[in-house]
Parts: sequence; C-alpha cells; structure tokens
Amino acid sequence: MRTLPQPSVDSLDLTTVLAALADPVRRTLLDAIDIGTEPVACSAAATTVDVGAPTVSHHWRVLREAGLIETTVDGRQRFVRIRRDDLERRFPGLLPAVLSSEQRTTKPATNL
Amino acid sequence: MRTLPQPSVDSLDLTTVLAALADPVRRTLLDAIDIGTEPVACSAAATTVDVGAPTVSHHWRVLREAGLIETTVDGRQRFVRIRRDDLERRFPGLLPAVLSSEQRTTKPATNL
DNA sequence: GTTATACTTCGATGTACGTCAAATTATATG
DNA sequence: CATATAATTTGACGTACATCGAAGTATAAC
Repeated sequence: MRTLPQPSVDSLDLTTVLAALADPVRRTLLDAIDIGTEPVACSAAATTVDVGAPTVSHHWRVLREAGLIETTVDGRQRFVRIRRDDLERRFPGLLPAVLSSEQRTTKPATNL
Repeated sequence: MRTLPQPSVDSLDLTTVLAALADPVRRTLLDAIDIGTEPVACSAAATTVDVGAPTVSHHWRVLREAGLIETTVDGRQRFVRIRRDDLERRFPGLLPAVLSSEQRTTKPATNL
C-alpha cells in the first residue's frame, strides 16, 4: 500500500495547479473522485472520461505532480484522493471554486 | 471611448478562464490592475512585467477574450479593468482565490 | 504635414501539451 | 508456469502557445 511521490504543501505552485485544472478531462476526473474523503479506484473514475488508458494515466500523473491528488498503490490497482486540506491551506477557496462549478447555474439561488 | 468586444457573462467558459489564469505574466498583469474599481492604463500595468510590447498586447487580448478584463480605448491609450462582478456571478470565489495568492503565507493567521 | 507615441497585427520560431498505438511492468488468477 | 488484468512508459504526431522583430494603425503634438 505504498504512496506515490508527491510535492509537499509548501512547494505547491499556483501556475502548475491552475495549468492542471485548465483541462476539462482532468477536471472531470477530479469531479469523479470528489465524493467524501475515501480514495477512489482509478479504473472507476476513468469510466467518466472518453480517452484512452495511456491518456488517463498521463492525466493522473499531471494531477499528482501538481499536488492535487494523492495516489496509493494496492495490488495492481491505484487509488486516488483529492488533497483537500493541503490545497485549502495553500490556496484557500480555489478548489471549491473550480470543482463542479460548471453545473452551477446563473440563477440567483432560489433554493433557500 | 469605445469598449472592445468581450464575451457575455453567460458565455464565460471555465476552461478558458483557468487557461488564461495559468500564466504567470497574465496573473502579474491582473495583480497590477487589481486595485479599486477604476480602469488602469495598459502602459502602467505593463511596467510590472518583463516581456516585449507585442507579448503584452497578446496577453491583454487573451485576458479580454477569456472574459477576465474589460478594455476601453481612449485616444491612443487603452484602459483595462477586471470584470469582478461578472466573474463572481459566474465562478464565485475563483478570482479572489487566485489573485495575489502567491503572497499568501502558510502561517495560521496570527493577526486576529 | 511631419514626427512621436501607444498599441496591434503579422510571421516566424521554439517549446509544451494532449492524444494514441505499441510495448512494458507488476500483480493476481488459473 | 501461463494467462489475464491494471496501469505505465515510450515514441510519435499534430496542435496550441509564449515570445520576438518588423511592419502597420491610429491618435496626439509640433
């Protein structure tokens, strides 16, 4: 159950993080694992996206190297989880503003 | 005092916005005009950045076409201003999270 | 009208990126 | 051991992008 190498909180770079977020496929992957705090199987999240396996693997790498996700290896499966606390500490409000903000409508919150 | 064409609030695209923000030169330009609500002269903001005039012009265009700034023409000068309200309406919290968050330290807010 | 100023457009160049097919690694299962 | 599975790595391809020099546009100043 080892964890793949990832940048420390302090070394997170805003340009790198934003570049990682500026890809629709990567944001879809993030949205797919944006449920609770338990790690999600890569294979499961990958079904939400319409690119080949090598491309998905590439995107996981970019997300991990940017510091957005933590990847753990268990057998021949990989599990990923969003580094929410680390990101909130380094760039407060950024992730909540980006994740699933496509679904957000412009209408003035009638559900209060 | 005409205003250059810009995307409407509803047509703002998250991928485009994030891609525009994922460049350090463009973020420096945004930080330079991120003061109050009055438009700032392009020439003034451009002094904060170390690239040639054509490149600066290119970056203003990218920022405008992404919907991040509004550009007005007055004589031979251009003035720019951040479209704060529009962006807040479309992507709440995004801009505040990005602008000047490089200066933000990791220390736990001792100033309370 | 000529010169200066502020900025843009054009064309070129090098680099980075998203994608895929093929080959590879590593673990599990028969 | 042989086969299957989950994912990565490698190499290639096309495209997009940041940058610059040179030329162009438009307005202001003389």
